[in-house]
Amino acid sequence: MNWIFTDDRPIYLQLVEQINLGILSNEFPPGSQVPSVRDLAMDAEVNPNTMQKALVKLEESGLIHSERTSGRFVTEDKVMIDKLRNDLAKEHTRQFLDNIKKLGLTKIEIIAMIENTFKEEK
Amino acid sequence: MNWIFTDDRPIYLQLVEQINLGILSNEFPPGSQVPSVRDLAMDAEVNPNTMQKALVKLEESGLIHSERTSGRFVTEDKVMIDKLRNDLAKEHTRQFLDNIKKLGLTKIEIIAMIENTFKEEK
DNA sequence: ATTATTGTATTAAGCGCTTAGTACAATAAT
DNA sequence: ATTATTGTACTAAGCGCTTAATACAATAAT
Repeated sequence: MNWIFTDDRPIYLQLVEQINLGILSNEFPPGSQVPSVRDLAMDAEVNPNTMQKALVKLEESGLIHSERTSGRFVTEDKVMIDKLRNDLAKEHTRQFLDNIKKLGLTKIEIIAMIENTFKEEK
Repeated sequence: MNWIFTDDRPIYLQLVEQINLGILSNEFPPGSQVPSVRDLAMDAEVNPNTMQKALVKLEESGLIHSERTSGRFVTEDKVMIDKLRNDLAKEHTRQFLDNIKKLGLTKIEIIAMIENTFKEEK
């Protein structure tokens, strides 16, 4: 996994987001076992306590669950995963439009800017 | 000004962003005087020290400057403001596309989602 | 001249996040 | 049976953010 952190927000929240994204993008497939707290912590170069906190937090969503001593697993409920993926996409879209409309851009300008950005990133 | 804060990031950084946005959206017009540190702090319901920290930070961009005892003022350089507005719009667009592409959405799906969100927000 | 207002600086306390270190219980692996 | 691995729990220290409470210097307003 490609961990990226900024220092303006708690690490554990960024961990939650990135693992969440990892599941929704099928990097952690439905039903698969997630690496152990210690392994994930090593991989992310983060204290095990911080990773533990993130994983517990992530369980609130129901995307993962822990089996007391055999490990942690991604849910097999693909419908749920699809729903959460769609929810997140909508949320990002809403946020984006809110932000950019405050800058005074019109719908046409927004679409144009997206087209341009697509070209640049190719 | 309509201040909104979340508790997952330093207040002073959120202040910087929102005042920055206030200038780029002409809520604080070029050349105009910004309210005093104390008034802004009261308005935002924040400690004066926190607001002071945000304003000093914001001066790095050159959008505002302080006149030792008469107050703080927005730059009159409209070209600069336009440039920063465009930069910010681009940055938001890039971030948005990065995030949403990780969820596996295609360009067509992204455009469709934007169209839908536009409809919903009307 | 006096007063009010401006930006600025300083110190102290409280709190949450992060890391470090250690420990325990339950199960899997041997 | 023994060992390794799993999630979990706890305490302590360091650090940054926030608030509180003052204080000072320079200028505007009176």
